[in-house]
Amino acid sequence: MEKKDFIQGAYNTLIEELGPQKWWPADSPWEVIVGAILTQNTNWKNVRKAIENLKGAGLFSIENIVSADIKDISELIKPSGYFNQKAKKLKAIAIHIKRNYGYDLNELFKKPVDELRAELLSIWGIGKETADSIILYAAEKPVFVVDRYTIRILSRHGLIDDDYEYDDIQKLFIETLPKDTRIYNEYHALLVNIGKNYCLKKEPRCENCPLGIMLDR
DNA sequence: TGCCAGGCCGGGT
DNA sequence: ACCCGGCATGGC
Repeated sequence: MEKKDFIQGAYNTLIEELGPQKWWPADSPWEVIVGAILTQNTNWKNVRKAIENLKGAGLFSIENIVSADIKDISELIKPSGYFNQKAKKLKAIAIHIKRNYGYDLNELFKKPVDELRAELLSIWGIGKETADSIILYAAEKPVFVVDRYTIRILSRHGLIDDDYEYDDIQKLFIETLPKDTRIYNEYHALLVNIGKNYCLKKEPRCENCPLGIMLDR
C-alpha cells in the first residue's frame, strides 16, 4: 500500500512541479523506434548525434536501413556507442517490418498490445524496455515503461530491493494508475527527468529533488 | 579524470 | 533460474 501511495503521490507532485514533458522527442513513430534502440544504455545526447548522422546521410528511413550496408550504418551511429550491435538491431527490426508489413508500421501497430509486445520481443535486439517504449511512444498504446531510473528512484525511497524484476515493477505501476496512455507517457518521462537531474548513481542531489528526501543515507 | 548513460544478448553454472 | 562478460562513444 505504501508503494501505491508513493506512486500516486509522486506523479501528482512531478506533474505539478515539472509540467508536461512532451515525450517522446521524435518526429515520427519510426524515429521513436530508432531512438529506443540507440539509447540502450546510452546518453540521449549521443543518440541525437547518431540520428542526425543517419538523416544527414540519407540513410534514416526503414527502406534505407533495409537496403544500406551494415558497415555504413554502424559508422554513422558511432556516437551512440555499441555501434556494431545497434546497426544490427536497426537492420533486424527494419527487415522485420519490411517482410511482415510491407514497410507499414501502422499494420504492425494494429495488433493487440499483448501480441505486439511478444512480437517485438522476438526480434533480435529488442528487450522489454525497448519493446514497451515502442508500444507506448510509437504505437501510443497503454503499457508502462520501466527503466533504470524507475528502479533506482523506487529503491532510493526504500520501496523495493535493487533486484526487483521488470515485470513486477511494471505490474505495480499498472495496478496503481489508471490505464491511460497519456499518464503512462508522462510518468515515465517525468521519472527520467528526475532520474537524470537528481537521482544520480553517485552524488544524489536529493536536496533539490521535487520528491524530497525520503530515505536516510 | 574516471564514471556513467532512457539495455540486451549469449554462454556458463 | 541466476550470474556475468561483452558491447563502445561522448558528456560532465
